[in-house]
This record gives sequence, C-alpha cells and structure tokens, in this order.
Amino acid sequence: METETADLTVAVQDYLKAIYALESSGARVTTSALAMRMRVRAPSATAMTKRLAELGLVERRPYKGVALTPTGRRGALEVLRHHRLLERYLADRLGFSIDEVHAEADRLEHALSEELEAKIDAELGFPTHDPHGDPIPDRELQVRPGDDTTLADLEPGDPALVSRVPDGDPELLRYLTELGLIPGSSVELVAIAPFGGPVTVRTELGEHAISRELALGIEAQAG
Amino acid sequence: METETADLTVAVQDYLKAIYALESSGARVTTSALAMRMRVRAPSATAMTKRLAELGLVERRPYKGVALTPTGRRGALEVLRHHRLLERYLADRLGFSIDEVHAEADRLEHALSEELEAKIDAELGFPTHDPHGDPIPDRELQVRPGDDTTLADLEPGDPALVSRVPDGDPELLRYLTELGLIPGSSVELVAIAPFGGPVTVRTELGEHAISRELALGIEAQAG
DNA sequence: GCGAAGGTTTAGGCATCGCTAATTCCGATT
DNA sequence: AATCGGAATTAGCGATGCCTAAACCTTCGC
Repeated sequence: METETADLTVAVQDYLKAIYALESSGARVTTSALAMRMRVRAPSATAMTKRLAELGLVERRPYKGVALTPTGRRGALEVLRHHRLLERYLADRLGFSIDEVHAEADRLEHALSEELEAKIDAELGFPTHDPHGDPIPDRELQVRPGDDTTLADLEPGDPALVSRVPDGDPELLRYLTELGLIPGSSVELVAIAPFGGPVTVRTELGEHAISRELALGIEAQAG
Repeated sequence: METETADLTVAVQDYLKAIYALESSGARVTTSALAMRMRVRAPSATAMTKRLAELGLVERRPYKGVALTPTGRRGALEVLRHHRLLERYLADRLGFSIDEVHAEADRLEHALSEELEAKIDAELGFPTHDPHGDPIPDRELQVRPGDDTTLADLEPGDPALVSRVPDGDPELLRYLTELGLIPGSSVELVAIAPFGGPVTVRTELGEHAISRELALGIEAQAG
C-alpha cells in the first residue's frame, strides 16, 4: 500500500510544498527557514519534520535540516500542480487578477480531486505556466525549467517579454501590474545604476525605476 | 464580534448542513440520527452538539435533540449555497455528470471564498437550482420552496417535467439517468399499482416501472 | 580550543474531533 | 408504578497540529 498524496493531511501537503520551494531556492532546509515560511514556531516545524520522516517523505538530519525523498517530492509536485492549474483557471475563466489567484488557490488546492484536476487541465488546453509564469508540472509531474534571464540580465535597448514574476505577495503584484510588468508584457531595459542601484525599464505603461533585488526576481526573455 | 461562517471548522459546517437537512425532512434531530448521517458514533455527535450549543449555533435539549438557532441556520444555508452553486458550476462549465457533482462539491464547498462564490454565481447567471433540482439559497440566503408534486401525484396522461431528484447517491443517479428521469426530462405517468405498488412512467427513453418510494422522491411539475 | 550566541530540540499543554467502554436516562410495556 | 431496552451521555483515550518554556547542540569568534 503506497502513500497516496490524497491521503496526506492538509498540513503535511503544505509542509511538502514549503520544503520543495526552499529546496528550489537552493537554501538548506533548516527548521527555522521552514518555520518562517509556514508562519509557525520552530518546535512545530521540528515536530512536523519528524512526522514527515516517519511517513517517508523527507530525509531528516537532526540539527542539520531535511531533504525531500522521491515520494516527498512527488507529493510536493502534485500539490504544486493543483495550485498552479487552479491559478491559471481562476485567472482565465473567472476573471481573477494576478494578485488574487494565489490565496484562492491555496484554499482550493487540497480539495481538488484527480478528476477535477484533469477536467480543468483539458478545459484550459493543458497550460504550461500559471499567471505568474511559474511552470505547471505536467501529468507525469515533470517541470520544465525556466531560463533564468532576469530584467537585470538584459542589454539596454533589447526588446524582451516578461515571463515570470514573484508570486504570493498581492501588494507587490498590484504594484507590478501598475508598472506594466506582468508576464506577457513587453519590456526594454533602459539603464542599470552601478553599485547595486536601481534598474530602469520602459514598459507599455512608461518608464520605471525598480530596485535591483526586484529586477532580479523578474524573469524576461528576448522577443 | 460576530461568528463568521468562514471561521467555523469544516466539521462544524458539516454538522450544520446535516442538522439543516434533518430539520428539513421534518424529523426531530436526535443524536443517533445526526450520528448516522455524519457516519460517526453517537458520543462524537453528542460532543459536537455541545460545541455547537456553546457557539450559539444550536439549541440543545439533552436527551431530546437539537434545533438550529438563526445563526446556525445562516451558517448551514451559507454552506448549502456554496455546495449547490459548485454543483451547478461543475455540471455546466466542466462537464461533470449529475452523479459526480455531489462528492466534488462536498470537498470544495469549505474552500470557497466569498469572492469566488460571487464570481461563480455571476458567471452562471445567478442560477436558482442545482443539477438535482434543489434550490440554491440566494445572496440573502433566501430559499425558494419547491412545490412538492411528486411523480406519484401526477394524473395518468398529464405531461410533466422532472424538476427534482434525490442527490447524494451516485448509483441511484446513474440509474435515473438511464431511465431519462433527471431534472428537465419530460415524463408522463402511465399507471400506479395499488397497495403501494410500483409506479410506471414513460420518458423519452421508454417506459419504466419504479418503486413507490422512489417515485415519491422525484418531483415533477405540469408542462 | 573554549565559550557565548543562536538555532534546534525536548517537555508539557491546549484545541479539535474521532473512538470504545461504561453509565445514565427516558419511555414504553406490563 | 416498576422495570427493561434502547438511546444518550459521561469517562477516558489517540491522533493531529499548534503553542511556550526550558534544555540542548553547533558553530563562530577569539
């Protein structure tokens, strides 16, 4: 009897998602990082990593951190697929804006059956990316990697298209919407100030200066 | 600070829904009836009715049963509205069949935000009934009453339209689908056998005999 | 190499929601 | 009116998942 993702509690699924995200960002998955992301105290995170280890979902090294097992990774990707498909659906079919979809999807993702997942996938024409530009794992849970070119990597004057923005912060997403810096928008680098200074870009909505860190969080590709 | 439906736990919302259904069916809401419907043991139901009473959602008379307070009824109707709107949406927009929508909606109803509820409602054109013919409480949580005419109340030869079928039992709903006895189908009473015997009806899919009890569970109106 | 600082874990609790076993209550029958 | 059967409740427990307080480990700076 295999552990089915559907049988995992909501909390377990949320932790898997968080651990996957932390692993993806390259950092070691420490108790404190996990607790921070889950908005939970450290002892709660410790307790949960023990449970995850018992369930065979993570490899746990006390005082060092955790790493997803293949089973754990599969669970995380399943939840991620649900989440991103829902975001795409809410944006395309129900008129939600890019800053609203994340919170809605967080609520719905755990209540999605495999049948509904499949129907939504088909109805949308098997989309590959969510409204923030994050890749949607396919039915085999394969994820296409992004190409990692950020606004700060562009050459001045080269036309490009925004392909990915940070998800999860509605304030930021509303700000980026005002700037015309959401996936699909055309953008052109104007200047990058030295010494880690701001990055100036021109979009359909005008010229804007944004911080270097923000620019590094926005991906774009030539086009 | 009022108790918001959204703050109620999933279990509490499910109990409210069950109590509302039992009250609607006219029966006294006893511990055992509630436990049966919730697929839970009696002591669990007792414990929960205590919690509901503390939350001001039911009036509890030990050894007698419970009755929803106005607040409790509001909570139940809110969940019911979510449930039936979702059923309508799943059937109309995602191609689910009438026997599948109930289980899906049961999972999704607790994860529905007020915003998503409103968008679905508008997208569907403010529907008044779910696919089984059950009325959807409107935004003010008002429920239009059905007119209670069942197949067994028809006069032989009178044309009628099926308006409501029992929800929740997929097997039964597949059977009714095969018979052409789902909401919107035209139907005509052929005969009612005496002594509580079967009821024979003609639908677009032919002539069928069904039990008296089932006929009493299917509503139809002249047309 | 040692000790302080900070991150991690253990210990002990609380809320929710289910269970079984045992007890109590209600009402119907005699 | 007493009794008996079935329904309802109480008692006590387990799993999940959060918390605070206290103890513990690791590591970094000296």
